[in-house]
Amino acid sequence: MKQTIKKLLRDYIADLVGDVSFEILTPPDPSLGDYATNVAFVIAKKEGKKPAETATELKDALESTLGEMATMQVSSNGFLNFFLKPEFLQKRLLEIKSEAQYGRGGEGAGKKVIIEYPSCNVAKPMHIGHLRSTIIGDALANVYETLGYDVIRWNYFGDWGTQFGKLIASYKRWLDKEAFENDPVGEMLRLYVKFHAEAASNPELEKEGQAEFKKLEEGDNENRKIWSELREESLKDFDRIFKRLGTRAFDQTKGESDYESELKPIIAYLQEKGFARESEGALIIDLAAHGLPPALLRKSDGATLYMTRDLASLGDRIKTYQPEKILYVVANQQALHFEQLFAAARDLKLGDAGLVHVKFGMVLGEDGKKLATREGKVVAAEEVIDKIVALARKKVIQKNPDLSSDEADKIANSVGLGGLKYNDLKQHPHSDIVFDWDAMLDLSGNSGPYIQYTYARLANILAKAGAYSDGDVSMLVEPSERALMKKLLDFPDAIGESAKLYTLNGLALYLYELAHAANQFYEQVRVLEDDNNDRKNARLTVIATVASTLKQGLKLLGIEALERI
RNA sequence: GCGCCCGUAGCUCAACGGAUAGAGUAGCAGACUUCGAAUCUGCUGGUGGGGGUUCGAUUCCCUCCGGGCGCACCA
Repeated sequence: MKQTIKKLLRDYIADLVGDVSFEILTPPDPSLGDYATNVAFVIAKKEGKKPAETATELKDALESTLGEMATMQVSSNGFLNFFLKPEFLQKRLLEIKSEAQYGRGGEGAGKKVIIEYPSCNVAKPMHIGHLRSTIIGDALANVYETLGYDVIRWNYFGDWGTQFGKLIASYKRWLDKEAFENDPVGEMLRLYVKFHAEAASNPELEKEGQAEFKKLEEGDNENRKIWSELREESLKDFDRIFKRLGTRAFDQTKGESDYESELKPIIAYLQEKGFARESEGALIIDLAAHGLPPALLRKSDGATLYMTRDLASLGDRIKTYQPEKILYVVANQQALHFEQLFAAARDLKLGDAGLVHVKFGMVLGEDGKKLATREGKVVAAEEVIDKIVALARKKVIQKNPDLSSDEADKIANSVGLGGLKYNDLKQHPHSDIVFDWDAMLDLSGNSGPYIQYTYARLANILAKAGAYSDGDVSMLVEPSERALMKKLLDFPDAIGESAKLYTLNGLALYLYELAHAANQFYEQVRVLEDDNNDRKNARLTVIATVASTLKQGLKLLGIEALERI
């Protein structure tokens, strides 16, 4: 809604005064129950007039374009307020209702977006950082999809590099077969930790690891077999966790090793074309022109690196899909790597896909320090899921003692994951977050379960109401219902902003505010026992619209909306 | 030393350069014989310091202070 008015204003003003820089403001009017938009502009300054004066001129000029949509008023400090007309409100509300139910589309039609997340590493458990990446990536993919983009959810995992030599070395030395069969991922972690503990006092181990990786690269049968066994077990485990999280399936799954065979030709090509050169025994792409340190393609011992494989993968993605954008949902920590990758891609003219590092802050321990794998301090993704679902189950049973065990499980899962995902998505991703069980497990207030609960309440009214026909919402005059309708109109904007900024916190906040407005309405207005049938139908229409908007919005965040929680 | 991210209420976080800086939580005080109290209502409380640009700065620029991350053979 805001966007519609903004666009009309932009076009109109550009037409009126030419290409002038101006600002349009859009906070809602707090004092009135109708939708309002405010305008202030540089025109006033440019022409040496007072804002109130130019705002009045603008108001008169806009009458013919916007008059049927809204009435306008100029406030004393020069802000132009729009009050939607009831007929327009009715029309727009029904549009939102159908959009919420059937999804949107259009702006992304025919465009492809590749979204990479969560970049797990084989042989290491999925940790809380991967959880953030998965939750953000999945939601972002949903948002782009709803805007009509052809989204490719890309699972790209680390399954190559020296660390696999180290792992193979410890596998050969210390593997506990029985433990591996029972809990392969746990045993891999034990081997990983043990290797680093032992290597601290025994430098020979490092060399052994490097040698084992070299054998792996050269195709040694035994190492190849161990490697693929570890890889397979890890991938199975990742899939199991993705299923538990209820995120959508990936469209493409590739490991770094998939690009191994392409690396030599690529390196040869880059050297031949003069993009890469030798330096201190290593092969680099010089990025000094971009003000960046060089990107390393090959170590002095001949082994390739993360950068080499990412470059190969990027080439593959662009060649295969010709995407409009490629989003990498990866932690802040790797900002420099992506700056280098993107700079190199520009130099190599790999294509004009918009490359975006969708970065998010680290998850810090309660001491404010990084959670590090080597010290075993990492919080496993699954531990978080277990804990929050268990907590949700306690709460569910407490609220609904008559539920069957299966129903309680189902609801606990939905509410627990809802709490977990929402808690992450409601925050602006850039800042580091301190890992805090209490905050993560809080299921009331501005939380996922709050919105789920609101949905269930509204669904309950609709179920009790039975069949009804869409009413005329322009007859509704209670402040709480006006506010609720006004809020509904912002749903498309919230989705659009989310895609534009690559953040979900605006959408999450919007849903909370919509749910809050719905709860206020719920507490103040009785719907079902109304003698006035027209009014009852109108209210049911609003409720149905809010319910489907909440459901659709939660779905975008990867959260399930149940009729009963 | 250089680069990136961050600093807002006791705590966790919001605010395309806009109106009186908003929420949650914690604390206090209220509302269930009525569509689900996982709810609603009220009170208390804030932009790290200093400059600059602007009609207007939490937002942009400079500087200082504080925290995190990264900076050539890890990913």
